Amino acid sequence: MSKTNPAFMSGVPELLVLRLLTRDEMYGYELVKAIRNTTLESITLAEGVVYPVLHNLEAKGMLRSREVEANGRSRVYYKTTAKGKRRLKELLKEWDRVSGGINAALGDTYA
Amino acid sequence: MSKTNPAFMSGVPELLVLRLLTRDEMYGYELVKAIRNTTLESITLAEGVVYPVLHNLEAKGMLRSREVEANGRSRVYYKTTAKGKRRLKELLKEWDRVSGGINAALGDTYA
DNA sequence: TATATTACCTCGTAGTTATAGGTATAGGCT
DNA sequence: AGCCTATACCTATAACTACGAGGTAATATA
Repeated sequence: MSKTNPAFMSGVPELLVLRLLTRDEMYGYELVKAIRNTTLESITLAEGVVYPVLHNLEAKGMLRSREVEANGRSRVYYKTTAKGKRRLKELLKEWDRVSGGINAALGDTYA
Repeated sequence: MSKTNPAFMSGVPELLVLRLLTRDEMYGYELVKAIRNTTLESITLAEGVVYPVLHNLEAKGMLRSREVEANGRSRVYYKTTAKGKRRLKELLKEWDRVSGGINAALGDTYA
């Protein structure tokens, strides 16, 4: 119902950003589209969500950035650091635990 | 990291409560244990989480309650209403969409 | 000339989960 | 009697964070 606190989205931006930036170095605008693509259009994170996450993760040492000039525009490329990869591993474990638990509860028709 | 807003938990209390109370009528204390059990100990929601959700959902007409005396203690049994079932259906759809999207993004190793 | 796309960004809000606390009865153990 | 555990209900506060709306500026397209 609410737009600001949608169901099942907590932790998702952080997870997806870390995951995709572990695979490839990308800049924010590119990342926004990559999220839409890799989630098969199921999840769209607007720029207003992605950029703050990028800044926050970089501040925490999870991401490293470098500026690159392209077409007269400047792009900021990000990549996951070793620390970020550890955090990703942690989040993946959490995701398995929570989604596993939910699916178990949804699955058993008998109590 | 954070204790108050842990990853992947948004919407989960509401989903599990509606799901379990659609299956069986239950009282709060019982529900807390049922959540732990049906999620295979993967998810534990404390009473401080469950009771407010029950009150909130009842206020919204998603649950109906009745008080029952048992062993000198009073129990408040809850059950999902028709409106609650519609909300549950909605949440299940959301869960499929979001978890499907995440798993797709995690799954493909190549972009 | 106007619009769409690329590319970056910030601010404010909303809403909900979690923790920590609180009350009270019943039953078991020493 | 005294203590602890389990049962059973409850509230208030804080912290977090995803979202929407907005803003800048360059390039490409119509």
